[in-house]
Amino acid sequence: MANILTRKLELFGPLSDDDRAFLDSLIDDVVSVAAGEDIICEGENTDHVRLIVEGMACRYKILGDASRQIVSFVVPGDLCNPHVFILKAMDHSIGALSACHTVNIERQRVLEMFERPAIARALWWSTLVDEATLREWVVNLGQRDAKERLAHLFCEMHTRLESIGLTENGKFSFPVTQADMAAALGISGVHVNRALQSLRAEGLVSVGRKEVVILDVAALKTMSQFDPNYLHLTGGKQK
Amino acid sequence: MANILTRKLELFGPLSDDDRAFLDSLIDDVVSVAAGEDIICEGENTDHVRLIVEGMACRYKILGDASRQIVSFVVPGDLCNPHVFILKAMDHSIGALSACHTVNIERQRVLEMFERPAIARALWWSTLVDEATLREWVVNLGQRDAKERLAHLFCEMHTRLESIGLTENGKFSFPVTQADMAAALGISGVHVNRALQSLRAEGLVSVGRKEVVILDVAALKTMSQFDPNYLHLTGGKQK
DNA sequence: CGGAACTTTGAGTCACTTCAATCGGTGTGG
DNA sequence: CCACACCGATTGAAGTGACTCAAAGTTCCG
Repeated sequence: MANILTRKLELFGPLSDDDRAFLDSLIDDVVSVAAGEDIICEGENTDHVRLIVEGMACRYKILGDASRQIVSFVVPGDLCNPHVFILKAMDHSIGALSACHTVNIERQRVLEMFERPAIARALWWSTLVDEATLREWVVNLGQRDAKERLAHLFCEMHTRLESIGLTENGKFSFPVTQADMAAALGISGVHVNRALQSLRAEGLVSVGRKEVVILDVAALKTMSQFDPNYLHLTGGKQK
Repeated sequence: MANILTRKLELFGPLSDDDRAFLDSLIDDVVSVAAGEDIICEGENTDHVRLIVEGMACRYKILGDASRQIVSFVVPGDLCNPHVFILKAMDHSIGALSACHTVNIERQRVLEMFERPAIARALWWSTLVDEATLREWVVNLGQRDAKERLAHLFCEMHTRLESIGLTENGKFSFPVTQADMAAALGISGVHVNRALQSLRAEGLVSVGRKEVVILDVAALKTMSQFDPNYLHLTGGKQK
């Protein structure tokens, strides 16, 4: 099986053996990050790009006082800061939700990635999908109530993880506390708890400590008006 | 004065005279769009990139029933669909809020843009700023109350428009109805009205039919915790 | 001048919030 | 191996920001 970065980039389109070998060569020294640690902090400016190989992280911003908004979840195959050579500083932080394995890709190697047209296009695609996902999050926060937001989030995570082979019969790892979900969905922790109970009572999901099982995918998609188009997965190699 | 596209791209970094002349050459046949018309529809797949030269538009998504979420505002100098050669179809629509002047840039010319390193980098920057702006919108919808959301939106629009020379003493054109603001901020139209009155009563803004005047920039930024870092404007030529 | 679109106002309701306490699981040190 | 400590999940109750419905007032435009 190809490495996780290759798997992700091939969602956009097939890569040559040479490109695949090149991507394999990028993943050599793995750095572990403990759950709860920050992988990159707002304001930071590093000289390398960080790839998540295993585990889950989140991008978040802290407001003056204490409130925190998670703006996206980062899963294996995602680059934390592909823009590092364009922008001067991170405008948000990235924190590990579970123990994560990461890889640092040095500046020179990143430039080599962009010199390979198929890889460069896949990276463009990846950035555009991230942007489209943020648009969908704005819709989620702006138009849906608490239960629908949760349902939509579960649908999104399931679809994303499924595309890279990290689900099994509707089940996927989701090491996210209710407080984290609250920070992602813009609602209070207490309310997340109640919305979750309601989804469980309807037999739609089973949410355990660090994993989620979607019991009725179709119903969950319907109730949250989930339309996977924004993930733009149809262009490349599908499962 | 340079054309609007050049002015925007030079926010990232200076361009050569040759690049500037090239960008000038792109703006030849202007297409007008009336207020209320769609410039691009969800699902569409065009063969050219559309640039806004004058007027204001918005990106939005419609949910099943009738609810609508505006996910960003498009101002002069912005490209509607820079990703047209990567993604198969638009995942959102773009509607004109006022009468707009637009320019179509043919596929070949777009490819030429990307062959010019300084322009290509500026386009990359522009995409990344759009993404960062979406993150900030998620924060806005997730963490701030109605009044703060409005204040933050005004600060953002002022800063963006100021960077391309479209403000004057805190005043800028904003042809957006209260119903539109509601669709952008995820609150009801009635509530926008009341929040607006509150901001006016505090002497922070003066909101007219099609324009906004910020009376106390500092106070508005403070109350909405507006931090312009996410717009990444400090890298290039500032006013 | 008339109508359409937008803004403003009032009143009643509800989704979600905050505060606060309890329960449960998990890891750690004695 | 047990007991404590901690973190996260759950529950209850009271408060409120924002919603809906509905009507009236205003501005714009043909």
